[in-house]
Amino acid sequence: MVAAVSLAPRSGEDRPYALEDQVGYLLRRAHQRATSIFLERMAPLSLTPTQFAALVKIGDEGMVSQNHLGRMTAMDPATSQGVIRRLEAQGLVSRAGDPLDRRRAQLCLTEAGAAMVADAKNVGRDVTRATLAPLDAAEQAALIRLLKKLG
Amino acid sequence: MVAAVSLAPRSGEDRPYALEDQVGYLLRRAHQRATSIFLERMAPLSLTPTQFAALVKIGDEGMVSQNHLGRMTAMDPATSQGVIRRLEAQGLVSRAGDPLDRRRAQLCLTEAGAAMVADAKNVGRDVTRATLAPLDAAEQAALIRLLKKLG
DNA sequence: CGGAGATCGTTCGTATGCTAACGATTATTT
DNA sequence: AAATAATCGTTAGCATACGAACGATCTCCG
Repeated sequence: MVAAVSLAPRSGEDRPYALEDQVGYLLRRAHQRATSIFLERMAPLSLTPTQFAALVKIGDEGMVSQNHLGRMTAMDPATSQGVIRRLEAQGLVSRAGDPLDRRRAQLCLTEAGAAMVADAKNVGRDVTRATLAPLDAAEQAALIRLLKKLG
Repeated sequence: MVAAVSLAPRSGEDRPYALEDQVGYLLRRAHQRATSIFLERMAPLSLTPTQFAALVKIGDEGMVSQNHLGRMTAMDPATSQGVIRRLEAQGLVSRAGDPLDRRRAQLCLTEAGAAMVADAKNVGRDVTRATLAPLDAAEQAALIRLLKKLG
């Protein structure tokens, strides 16, 4: 009955744990790399990934409330607040109170903001290309699919 | 000669740009989700992903300098400093000056730190399982492989 | 109508994550 | 040996990211 010991996992056990093989760790590193590439290529426009995401979505919607924008770009209200405040300070986004709901702030692009997004999207395509460069076409498609399925 | 217009991409063009399909955006969301699951399950131990990574690596090495640890866990020196300082404040890590190189700080686990890591690794396995839950076994393996290949 | 509950945006506190600069020390090169 | 380089850890500043709490407003339900 010696074999049973190594077959049944025990609770306080210390099996080998490889940090480098854990999804969380790999996602953290992949995200760091993607962010680094983004900031490098977007440097001429001085846009961060979240600022870019917000600009694109505001451009798509034309007119959005702050929290709604946050939901569409995966930012909680506290984070949205800071991002929008900085975009506003740069004159890329303007806000107006919603007369129908005095809690809401309606956001839209300024002219400078609209011009910026057009350029930024082209840089964005380049960023995606550079980020995915280590993978071949099939692998790129597979990664995108798996990340989407991950939720 | 009408077709040429839609075949050759122009420079200032505004082709449709789907934020939700970009790797960077998907990686940001996947990382957010992984972090959320980690913090939720690791709550009893009050460990963040980076603190956990540092503890695991210090445990593996026995004795490491701060910058070297940072390189092994994908943290720059400024980030390492904060992480280690907090682990030290919690009594999980101790530091001693290296007599052979007076710039270096030698880090190692305290008894409490070693006990914590053993427990945390088991929670870590659970976190990985929960994070990968939306994918079947083949997809899980594929994702890990692609993330590693991404660099 | 009127109160309970939800939603909006804000603020505070904490934790990554990075750049840039810094003094201190060690390594290299001349 | 002396000057130069590189490395170590620290600090300050900025930008996500989240929980928690808050006043203001709106919605819904009795």
